[in-house]
Amino acid sequence: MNVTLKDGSVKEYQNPMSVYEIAADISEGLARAATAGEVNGQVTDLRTVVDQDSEVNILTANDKEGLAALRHTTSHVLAEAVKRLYPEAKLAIGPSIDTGFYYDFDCQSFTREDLDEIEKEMKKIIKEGAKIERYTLPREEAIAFMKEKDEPYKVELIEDLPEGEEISFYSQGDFVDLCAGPHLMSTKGIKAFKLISSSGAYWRGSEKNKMLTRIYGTAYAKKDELKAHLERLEEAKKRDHNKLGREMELFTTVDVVGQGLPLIMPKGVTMIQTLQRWIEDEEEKRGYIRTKTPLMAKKDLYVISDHWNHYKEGMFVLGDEEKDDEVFALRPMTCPFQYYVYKASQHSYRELPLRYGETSTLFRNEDSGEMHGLTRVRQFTISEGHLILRPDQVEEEFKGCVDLAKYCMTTLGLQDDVTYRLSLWDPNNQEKYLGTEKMWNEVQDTMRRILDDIGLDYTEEEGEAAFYGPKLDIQARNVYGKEDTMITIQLDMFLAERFDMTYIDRDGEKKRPYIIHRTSMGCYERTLAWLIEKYAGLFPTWLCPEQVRVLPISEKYQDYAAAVEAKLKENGVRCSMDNRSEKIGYKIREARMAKVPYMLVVGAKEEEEKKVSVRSRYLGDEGQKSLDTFIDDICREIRTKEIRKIEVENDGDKK
RNA sequence: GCUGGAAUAGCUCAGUCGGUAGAGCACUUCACUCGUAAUGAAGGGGUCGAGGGUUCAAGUCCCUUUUCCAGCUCCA
Repeated sequence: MNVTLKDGSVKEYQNPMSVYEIAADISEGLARAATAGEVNGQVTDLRTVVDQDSEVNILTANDKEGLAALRHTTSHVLAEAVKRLYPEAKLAIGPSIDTGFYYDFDCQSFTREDLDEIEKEMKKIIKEGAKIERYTLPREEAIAFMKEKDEPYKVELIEDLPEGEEISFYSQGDFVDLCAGPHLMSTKGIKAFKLISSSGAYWRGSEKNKMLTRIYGTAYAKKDELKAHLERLEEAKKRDHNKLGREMELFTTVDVVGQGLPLIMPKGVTMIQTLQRWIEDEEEKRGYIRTKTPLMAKKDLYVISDHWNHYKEGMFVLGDEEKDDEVFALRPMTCPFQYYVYKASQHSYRELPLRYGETSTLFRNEDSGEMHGLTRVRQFTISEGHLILRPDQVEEEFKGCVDLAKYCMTTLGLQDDVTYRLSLWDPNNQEKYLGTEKMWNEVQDTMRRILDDIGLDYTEEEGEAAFYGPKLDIQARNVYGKEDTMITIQLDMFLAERFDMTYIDRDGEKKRPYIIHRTSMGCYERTLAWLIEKYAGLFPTWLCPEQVRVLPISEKYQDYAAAVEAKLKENGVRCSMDNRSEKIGYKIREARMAKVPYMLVVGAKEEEEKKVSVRSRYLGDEGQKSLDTFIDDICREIRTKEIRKIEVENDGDKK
């Protein structure tokens, strides 16, 4: 048989060969590094036997799937170590994930010290270097085997596999685990791993099931790769908006105010207000008109919108349905309010599209434990809007919404950090949604067509739609890799009917409009969090709460410094003056730690020549400039929302 | 909501066996009037998250609770 390798070369073998044997035939080094194989495009185990003409690729930890195999094997070593130290622990599942691997156990919880002990045991197992062997059992024997080993979770897993399937197992020494593979040839192949943390996780991801103990870890081919990964984690923590945002006095929380209710502090407000003014102006340019509607309404409104049925748990309800005549709820969305603005007058087809915008504060009663910094809160303010359309306008207006969202992200420098997700309904769970299967298929196809037409690169996900329609979600990841929706654009085909919204068409008949729910930039809290992490607090100048700090060399030059400050403020620049009787080095240090982009040092020379010495976080010392030139430059930078490249080291903690 | 961890000065943290609370930074005052990342000195600041309990005595031990953190689940 002929084996075609990845580089195109062809090897001829007389007898069937395992992937590992082929690797060994190519070179001893490759066999040592091999973690998995790829036969005719399928990822396989190293033990998989090739017995006919095939394309074979040997995977190592440098390949995504190869690294996954290495990590998966590490998770088995973890399981063996836990079984050795805690024989009563029951095994659940232990896959590899993007950042490493985990394994779930039914047992006590672990402290960091326990993890360190487990790590030691794992090192012992790796040193023992047991050969990993694969074998299969028929389903019934597999179940009997796991019952005998008293592993109820494994039994459940096998019982869920289809009848008649061969069940594969991997053993290393005395340890055996149910597993589809692939795995390394020996535990010796694990060179660099670390247990990261331990936490709870529900069996099979359902809160109805028992909570198990999960251990997270990671593994790499080389020690320095592991080290680099751990350092990246540390670096990411420094950018964490929940830490940095508090340090920078952008927001805070107070226990007596409550969970998910951050207090935005003056610097944070400056940033949010800057964003808000920009967005509102931009929307106006794009033909939006603005509403301002109540933050709460009677229950009756939510009954019409069907939120009372579908979303009551997520709302703050004021009053008791049993006792009170009137029950109110804080609004979790703006839709019905803007619909009634529309309904307040009769509309001709000529008026459409109508684009309603509102800077809207919403309240959502998230479960305790869900709240996180500024990204998951119970009250937030969103650049909300609804477009009321004739059917023939849907496509163009939807594209307009995508264009606005893209413009917002590009201006903020975030356009390359997002992914697009088409969120579809779950056809197996239809009672969660309004409308019929036919309607859903229709509107989902419309969205697909529009997205394909724009040439947007997107993924599809079932079960992520709103109850009233599919969504285009623009997703971003935080510093820990966790994904959140930043922007959403939704096509709604049901609520217009529920609210009996109409327009008078050309033929004089009342017609049903289409509605797009959308946000241009998402909610301000989440965007602020995203900006903090993206820029590690070093925001583009136009967004900085403090854009310039004037630093007089000594109190003698206070008057000139004050004049400089006043002139900057006159020109709309956010600035302050540090006139404390401290050395210039001290003031510079503080200004840099406060992440102020421009420092203007003024002393005798500057006062005499009406100049300023510019020190920026972009270039460091930029030399002397006339005050007018500096003002021209910075005003241009602010006006154009320039994202200036930082070319000097900016380490706020430099000792 | 679930599992686990944490909470001490504005911030970062120390506080041993249960014996009446400590540092650095920050803040205030004074001196210095300074040229690009920390001048010196003095001072003020704490119901040890909250509530209960054990004890002669609780920051420390126990219970309840709130908030924060990690993860799970959820996210219209």
